Amino acid sequence: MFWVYKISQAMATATVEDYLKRIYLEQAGSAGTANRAADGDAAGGLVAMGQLARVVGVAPGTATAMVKALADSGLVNYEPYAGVRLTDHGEKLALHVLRRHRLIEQFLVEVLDMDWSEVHPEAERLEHAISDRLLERIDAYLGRPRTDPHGDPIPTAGGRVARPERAALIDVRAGRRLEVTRVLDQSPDFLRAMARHGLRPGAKVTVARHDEAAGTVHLKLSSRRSVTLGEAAARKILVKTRRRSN
Amino acid sequence: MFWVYKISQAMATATVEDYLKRIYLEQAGSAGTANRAADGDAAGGLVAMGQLARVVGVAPGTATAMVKALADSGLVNYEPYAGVRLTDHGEKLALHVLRRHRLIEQFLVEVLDMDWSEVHPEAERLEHAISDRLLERIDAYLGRPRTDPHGDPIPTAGGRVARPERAALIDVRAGRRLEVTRVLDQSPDFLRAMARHGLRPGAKVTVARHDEAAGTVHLKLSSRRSVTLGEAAARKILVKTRRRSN
DNA sequence: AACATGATTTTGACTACCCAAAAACTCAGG
DNA sequence: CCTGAGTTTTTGGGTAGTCAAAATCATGTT
Ligand SMILES: [Mn+2]
Ligand SMILES: [Mn+2]
Ligand SMILES: [Mn+2]
Ligand SMILES: [Mn+2]
Repeated sequence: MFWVYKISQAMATATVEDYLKRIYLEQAGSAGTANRAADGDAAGGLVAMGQLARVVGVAPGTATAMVKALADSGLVNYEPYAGVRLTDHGEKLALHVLRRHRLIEQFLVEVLDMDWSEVHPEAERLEHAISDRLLERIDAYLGRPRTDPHGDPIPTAGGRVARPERAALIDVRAGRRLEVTRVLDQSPDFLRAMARHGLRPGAKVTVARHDEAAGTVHLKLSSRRSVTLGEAAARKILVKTRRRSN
Repeated sequence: MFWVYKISQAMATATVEDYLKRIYLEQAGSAGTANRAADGDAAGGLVAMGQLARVVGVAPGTATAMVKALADSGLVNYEPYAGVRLTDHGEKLALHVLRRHRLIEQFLVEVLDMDWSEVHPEAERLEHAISDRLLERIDAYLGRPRTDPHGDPIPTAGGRVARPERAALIDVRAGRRLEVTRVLDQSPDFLRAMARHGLRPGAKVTVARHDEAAGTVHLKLSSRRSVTLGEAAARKILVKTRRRSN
């Protein structure tokens, strides 16, 4: 006989919750950017094992074993040599973890005055330790916020997520009046750098020029400040166009 | 060769933290009540393995294995067939866990409006997930409180604990003007019952009569309410005598 | 001194992860 | 159709806990 990893009933462990959340984010992430139709194979939303192992931070074989166990408990569909996809049940659980993560981040920034660059690792642990009752108290205290400090949408208790599907700063024509809605990179250095330039959700900004030769995007902030971003950074700042007048 | 459970370097796991905290509480608890000198043997502060297994909630053999590992890492002194005692290093760690536990409880009650009967299990998980930075923010937000919702003293960041050493309600002479300082039973039912009677830390109370034949203690609250407690309950409510005047 | 009782320790086995490296598979190019 | 590079899976082994039950130990009687 060979070894079979088994997930017992009821309560998911922190590890299982993290795997599900990661699968969800990779699934959603690949749908968000410009592939999906551009993808060669028929792998609609399938997350490759190598990719999953990388984002979870484990060796490939570890991810394979875990995904088999998740499949046995009906949380994912697993196609060997192809990838994983969440089942409805798995997605529901993933969204619940994501809700906890983002509400915690928002609470830490809004109430406890922590910096948006440092709350992610904290929430990564707290999301597994907090009860539904406490989560509800936090949600109520914050007044049912829709987004976290990075502009990421907070799933509802019922498991719905707003899909803002905004444009990235790099895709926007010059001159448009914009508002930053979301920042896609959680790394502390990047977040601190953006905050230093005033580029947080809510910031009013206009693309002055996109210099494709130099690979830079020049911005004008509402504070009259000028900021120049590289294309990689400009791809990580999502914006919406602002209504004229107000 | 036989199996040796090993605690690796640096960060203690949640399990290790709970064992240390439990050993500390059993050690301190037995010193607090009326034994110590009344104890037959020379086991000054030694916690028996059976007792430890019971309070941690594991089988006796499990506790033995863990305690050996704790001893190997210098967190406890272990005398086979006699018991365990924390080393200075182990006590420091235990007090840090206890500090996290109690600050979290206080925060949940004061800020998030949870009931004092439900915060204990929540803190039992959160105490292992929270960073020192976040703990400091919580402490600051609360204004450096000295006690948690149950009146238990919060150890300082430096590892000092106030040892109030108050009298229990059952030991107090009738007529004295008293203030409830601490409630020693964390069970939700007990806490809810006491709260219903108005018996929380800060409550002003007087012993009207201690009926030893009936095994009851009759109280008068400052709200003029009369409450009758059994001796077991009266042993769990700690009080201090109030200064005359104010 | 010999027992009986209860507490403690040992043994053997299990769950839930994890990694390194070998084996197997896929797929694009030739 | 074959090959080789890159992925993925399998295999073998390790850590951190845990339990049930057998073996051992300490102690207070007779
Ligand atoms: Mn996590
Ligand atoms: Mn976030
Ligand atoms: Mn705990
Ligand atoms: Mn408490």
